[in-house]
Amino acid sequence: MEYNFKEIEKKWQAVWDDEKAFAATNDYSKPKFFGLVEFPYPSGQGLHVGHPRSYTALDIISRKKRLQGYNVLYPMGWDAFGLPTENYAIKNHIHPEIVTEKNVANFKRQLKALGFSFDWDREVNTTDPAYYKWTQWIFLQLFKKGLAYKKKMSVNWCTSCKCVLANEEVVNGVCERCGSEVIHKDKEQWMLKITEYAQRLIDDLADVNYIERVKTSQINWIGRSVGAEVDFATTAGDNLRIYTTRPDTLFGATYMVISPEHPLIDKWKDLLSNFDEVMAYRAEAARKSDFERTELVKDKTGVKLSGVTAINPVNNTEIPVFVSDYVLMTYGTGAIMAVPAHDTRDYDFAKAFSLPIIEVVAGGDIEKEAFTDCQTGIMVNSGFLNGMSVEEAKKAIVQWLEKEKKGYPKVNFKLRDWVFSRQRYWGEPIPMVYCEKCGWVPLDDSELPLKLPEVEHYEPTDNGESPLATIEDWVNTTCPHCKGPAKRETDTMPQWAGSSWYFLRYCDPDNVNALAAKEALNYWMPVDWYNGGMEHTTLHLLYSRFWHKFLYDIGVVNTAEPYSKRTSHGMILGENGEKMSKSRGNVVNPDDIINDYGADTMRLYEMFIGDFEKAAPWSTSSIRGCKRFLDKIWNLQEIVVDGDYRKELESSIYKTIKKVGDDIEAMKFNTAIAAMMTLLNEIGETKAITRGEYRTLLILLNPFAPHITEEIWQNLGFEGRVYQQAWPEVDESKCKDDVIEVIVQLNGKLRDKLKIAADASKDDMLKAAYALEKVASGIEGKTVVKEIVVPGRLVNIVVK
RNA sequence: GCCGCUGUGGCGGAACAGGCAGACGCAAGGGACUUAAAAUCCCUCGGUGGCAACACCGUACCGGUUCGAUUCCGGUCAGCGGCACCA
Repeated sequence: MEYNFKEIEKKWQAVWDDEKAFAATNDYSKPKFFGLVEFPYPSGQGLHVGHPRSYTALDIISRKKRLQGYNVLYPMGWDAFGLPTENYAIKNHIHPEIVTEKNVANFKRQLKALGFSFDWDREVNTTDPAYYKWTQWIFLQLFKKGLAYKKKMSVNWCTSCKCVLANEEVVNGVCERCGSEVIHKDKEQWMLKITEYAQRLIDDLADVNYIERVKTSQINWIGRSVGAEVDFATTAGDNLRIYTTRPDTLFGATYMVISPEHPLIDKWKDLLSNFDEVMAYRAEAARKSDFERTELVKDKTGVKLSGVTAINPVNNTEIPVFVSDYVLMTYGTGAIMAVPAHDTRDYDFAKAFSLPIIEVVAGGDIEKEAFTDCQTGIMVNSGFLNGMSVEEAKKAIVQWLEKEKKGYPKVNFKLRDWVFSRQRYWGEPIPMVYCEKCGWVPLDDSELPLKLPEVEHYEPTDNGESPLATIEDWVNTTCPHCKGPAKRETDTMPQWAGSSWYFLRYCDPDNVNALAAKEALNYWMPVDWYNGGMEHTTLHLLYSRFWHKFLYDIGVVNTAEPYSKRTSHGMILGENGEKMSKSRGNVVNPDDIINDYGADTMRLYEMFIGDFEKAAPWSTSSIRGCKRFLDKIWNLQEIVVDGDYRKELESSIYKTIKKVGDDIEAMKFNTAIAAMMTLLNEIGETKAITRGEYRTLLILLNPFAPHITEEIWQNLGFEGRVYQQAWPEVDESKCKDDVIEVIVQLNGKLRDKLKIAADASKDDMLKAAYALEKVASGIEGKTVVKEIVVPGRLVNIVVK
């Protein structure tokens, strides 16, 4: 009998579809398991070998949970709005909807060919109006709660995509997607107040089981800092408010710096004798792209304001005010007090402009460089703070500031509000209408979904308007409020919108009255285990946590966090150890692997390739090892005999059951497979396998290689299907061997081993050790100083 | 600059509440079967020395704790990833 994987895999995929083998049931009395993988963007290139790494891992976990009696929801869908599809549509004059349909069909074919146990009855698609109706609905709720607002602001503008980007989408000053230059542009944009949730997004990480690096990345990204805002009086009469994390160093503030965009500059126009120079500097700063601005980090530039000076509140010293682009308008108050003695940037600036440098924390050498490592130390040159520790000084100065009404404690975040508008066609229309009389008015819920209009051209316009802006009979509408003439919002939502809540839709995908029924959400949420890429840590993962918290606040969902566990897989690299890419020519196509080796081998190899959390290079020759393993499993059919576990194999089998089960939970798939290989080798040595042993082996292997195990199961005439069986129980008492091997050391070095009863006493072990010839010769003529005996493990004799 | 992670055979990788370093697999070499090849099966496979039993060295580098360190601690070097003028 030949292992014909092509035939077998096709056969069982059809059987599973037919039997709806992996459909989650709505029996809410059973224990549930919600396993989730990031739904893919259905690109024209099809599946990448990286996708199945994550999908196989959670498929294994989901299949095991089913065998353990859980009601499992393991769904799949399509995050199908987005630029590549739109660009392809523009280039080839095909409607993006048709492109999407084609790509989805291809992806689905590939996923089915890998035998994943997705519940295809719950498939979702973000571009389906029945789905994006609820994306729009959530937006309207955000608007109604004041968390969506329109604001004219400087935004990141990709010169090639002709589209606004969120801060998160700008990488090293260029567009994350196309690599083109990103410049600043003033535009009216819809914004979402994610900043309102900043503190909770940090705090609630304590309640979820995410891998540590995801937590730290999110915490760093949100960037909480504790300090104070302080008002400096100015000769212009206005207070200049600054933010600092080091109010204790106030006596060391020898000048101030405000951002080029700071509004006080315009207010002070008539007071500034060098206003023109300041404006020229502002224009220069605006012209610079983010890339240039960060490239020029070393050289500090700036202009001193002539005509206005500030007064340091602690000592009434008059200090100059500068404009410099090293101070950002978007953080704090857009103004700082400069303490050059204890800040590298201020130090550089002070040196460049020959400004005084006053040490206020003792310990450094400010002649040479800024002393920044000053969280501890003693205050000097600081009036009433002198002699205090930094910690005491922080408290004392804030108390003083509050008493004098010149400042107060303040917490700041690096996190910015989320720029939510895109000037593109292929996204969810924002369901808002602008009325001259009523302002921005939300559509009524009954008008959802607001569908994308059919258009001839999807090209973005050069003036930065969305393609939708040119469709007059769509744009012109009536105001839902006053029924007067009004215009629709023509921007669409970013790709992150649809993916911010998709897991909720899986709970009840066909609901027309709500994004999902309350009972379904209460039962299935939170997601028990979510696996995905590290690249989504500060984008999708943070955005979806924010939306979920909002939905929690308005009573839609009953958990404050969407995911109780988050893990992450390493990338699969090309055979040469570099990232797979078309330009490097090292891309592996899953279709080829399935064709040459079969889906079971492909799945097994992707799990065996290495530590799941780490990147690993692809190796075509190593796949053969996994294929050989399955061949051997198959060939066991020729030596099968009646019977249950044989005595000599019993403990190995129980140990393997335990190891495979534990390793799956710990995502140590590589060692789980190794354990099964070891057991197979052991069985192989006996030239026979009993039906009882085979049965267990097939169940253990089934989550990894579902097709071949079902086929053998059927061939052997076992009842039902493997997927309907129960995961084998571990009999702990039978995992133990009666006789164990103990290592014997002299001075910590291995000298010999001995076989002894597992429950031998320390004395027995020691006696047995001394009886060894190598021990006897090793201690001859020496004194025994110490004897260390670890029961069940080792004997170590220390001699001098 | 800051934060995080990683350094183990020819390769992917095991092992670490401190206790046999190199499980499992790949590649390589030798042998069996075969007219031959593929497939399969058996053996060898970190280094040095030795005919051998065996000995010594070996988990990036230097040091420490310990009877014993790949594992813990301190320092150095290298690589990867993220953030980056955030006051």
